Amino acid sequence: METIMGSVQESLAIIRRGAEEILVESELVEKLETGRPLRIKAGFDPTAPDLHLGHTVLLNKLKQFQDLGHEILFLIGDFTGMIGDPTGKNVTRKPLTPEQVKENAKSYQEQVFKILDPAKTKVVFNSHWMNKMSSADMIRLTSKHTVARMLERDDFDKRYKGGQPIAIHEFIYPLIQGYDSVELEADVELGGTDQKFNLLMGREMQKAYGKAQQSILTMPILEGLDGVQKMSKSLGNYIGINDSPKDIFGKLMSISDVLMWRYIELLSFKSLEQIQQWRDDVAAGQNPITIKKDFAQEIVARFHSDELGQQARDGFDNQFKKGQIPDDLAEITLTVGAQGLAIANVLKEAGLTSSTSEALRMIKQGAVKINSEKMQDKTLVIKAGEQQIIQVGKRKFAKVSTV
RNA sequence: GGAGGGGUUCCCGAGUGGCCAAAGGGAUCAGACUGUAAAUCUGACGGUUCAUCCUUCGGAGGUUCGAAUCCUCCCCCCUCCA
Repeated sequence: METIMGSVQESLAIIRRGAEEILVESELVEKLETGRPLRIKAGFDPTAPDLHLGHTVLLNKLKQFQDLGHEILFLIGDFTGMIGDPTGKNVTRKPLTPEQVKENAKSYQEQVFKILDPAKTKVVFNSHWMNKMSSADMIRLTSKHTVARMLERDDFDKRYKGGQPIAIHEFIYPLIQGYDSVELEADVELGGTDQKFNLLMGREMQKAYGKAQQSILTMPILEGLDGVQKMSKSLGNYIGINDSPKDIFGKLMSISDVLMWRYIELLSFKSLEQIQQWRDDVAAGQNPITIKKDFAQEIVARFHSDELGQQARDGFDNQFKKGQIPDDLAEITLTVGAQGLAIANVLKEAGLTSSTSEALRMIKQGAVKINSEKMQDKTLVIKAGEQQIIQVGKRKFAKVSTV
């Protein structure tokens, strides 16, 4: 059994960093003071197989609890995943098939141990107890809560008032999530701020079932690359922890200066003093891009290696500062036959544009370069036996050989 | 069950028989400017054999020389009443 490190106050300082809210903090202190390893629950809806930086905000907090000697209960909501939680959405989410859930859950496990220590993490599935629950027990569960209270939840409230549909089964989701805490006898549950209602449900359910109530800790929701909506795979505004070093670095460089501070606040492991120093530097007139690069390098290094972090940074400078062609470009061979192939079709076949229409637009707009030379002749035909580097826009490159 | 409103291109949203691949806004993409930032300006924004032809306005039929627009049936959503 791991021993609890440091004093309660030291623990609390670590726990508080970046946290949005702790309910009820005095209760958490009492639990910490017992000196026993606490049971820390965090639930994951297995909808997206790729973990992204948004998930890591919470995972990092779990890791901190873990390092403090507590036990992590990594709950994969495989049962609830088939129901579909509407949190944060204004429409009903489609239920996943059992196959999808299984596949996604497996992927979660593979990736989550990039951050968490597998030896100190207990992975649990709520289907274990939910599949055994009888219909009568389920109805008993639903009796613990009222429709009026359920409609207090922000997104239900909005949808109800906004005339949008709420399926009845959506009410079941928070109930089950709350019941999971009963089964797990969780001391603390972590979640995003958008989960607050569901987290509180855990407290209520534990009380209703005569168990000790969990404390809850909410972490802010990380905005996606657009800086507006939450980071999610389905919105395509995410940075995956399995993304290539180049992608992670590039995506982080493309975020706005305002968003950069948000990312640093929630993702950087740098000391609070260091982060304040950065803020002071920018206030004093320093170009934020330097800090952005430092930060991007830190993140790449975290999910790949220090070396790859440095490489990503150098590659970025070469490509965008010095205007060089990146050295890792895709090599594509196209069969064009004796007739050759019109440039628009070449661009499409090489995957540089999604259609020939788009290719023609890009050519017209001067976005296409062949061997670094701007090319605006849409009638150009690429013949067999040629090899050239074709570029569309600033970021898409391919070395295309024709046969 | 009854009454009413509604389903349009990624999103919002105009469009009530031809001038509609369909206004406007957002998002997005590209060009200029820059720091792959923001702001701004310009342009593009269904597919294609690209001055052509094809497919699209919840679905299926029908009327018409011609339909997103009219008719019939069906599906879905919302509101109010019960």
